[in-house]
Amino acid sequence: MSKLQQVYRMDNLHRLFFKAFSNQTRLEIIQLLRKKPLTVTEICEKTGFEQSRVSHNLRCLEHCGFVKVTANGNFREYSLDGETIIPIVNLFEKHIQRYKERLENCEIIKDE
Amino acid sequence: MSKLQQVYRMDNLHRLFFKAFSNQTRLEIIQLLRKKPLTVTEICEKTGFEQSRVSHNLRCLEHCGFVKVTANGNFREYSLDGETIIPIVNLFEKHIQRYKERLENCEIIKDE
DNA sequence: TAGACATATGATAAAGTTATCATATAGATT
DNA sequence: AATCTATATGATAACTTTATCATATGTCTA
Repeated sequence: MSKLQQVYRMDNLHRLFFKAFSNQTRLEIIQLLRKKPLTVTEICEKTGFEQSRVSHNLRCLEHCGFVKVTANGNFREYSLDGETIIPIVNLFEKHIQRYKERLENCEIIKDE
Repeated sequence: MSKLQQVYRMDNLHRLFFKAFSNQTRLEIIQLLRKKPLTVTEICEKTGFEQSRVSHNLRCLEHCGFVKVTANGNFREYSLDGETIIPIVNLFEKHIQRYKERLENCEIIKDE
C-alpha cells in the first residue's frame, strides 16, 4: 500500500468514525448509555424516538464498536464500550465550551 | 434553562463538533496542517481539490475554531489550533485501529 | 490605476443521509 | 400452536450536505 493510499485510508476511517458521532439520534443514545445500559424500549421511552429509528442507529453504533449488546430473554440490553468510547466522549468539553457560539453559527455545518 | 434543554443543547454542540470532522475534504486539510501551516494555494496543490472547495471548508474550520489564519500579503496562511485540536486528533487511533474493518462496512454510515 | 494573482462567497444541482413505514423475526406466555 | 411483546430490517421519500460554477473582493506590482 502506497503512502498516499495509506493516508487516504486513514482519513477515511477518521471520517467514518466522526460520522458515527455526528448525528443527533446516535449522540442522544450515547449520552443516555453513559449513565447506564438500556434496552431498546427504554431508549425509545427516554428519547421519544420511534423504535425503528432507535434500532437502526443502535445497529450502526454496535457495528462500529461504540456499544455492546447482551441478549436477555425478549430484551436486548445495550451498553457503551467502556474501553474506547467513554474516554473519548469525556474529552471534547474544552473545545466545545470554548467555541460553542461559533459551532452554533457555522454556515457549512448547519443547525437545522 | 431546564435540564432537558441543557442536555439537548449539549448534544447538539457535540453533533456540530463531530460534523466538522466527518467530511473528507476537511479531514485531509486537518491532516496536512498537522505537519505545517499552509496557504490556500498550497492546500489545493497538495490535495488536488478545487480552490473554492478548499476555501469554503477552511471557512468552516476557522469558524468552528479548528484552524487559525494569518494574513501575509496576498496570501493567507492557515494553521491548526494547537491547544484543542491537535490533542484531539492524536486521540482516536486506538478505537479506529481496533474497529477499522467495521467502520468500513457499516450500512448506516457508508463509504461511498 | 490597470492588471495579475490569491482568496472568498452566493447559488444551486448532485450526492449523501435520515426518519419513517411496512413488515419480518424471535423469544415468551397462554 | 397461537398470540403477544421486543427488536430488526428493507425500501424509499424527505431532508441535509457537498462540490462546483460564476463571480466578487482584496492585495500586490508595474
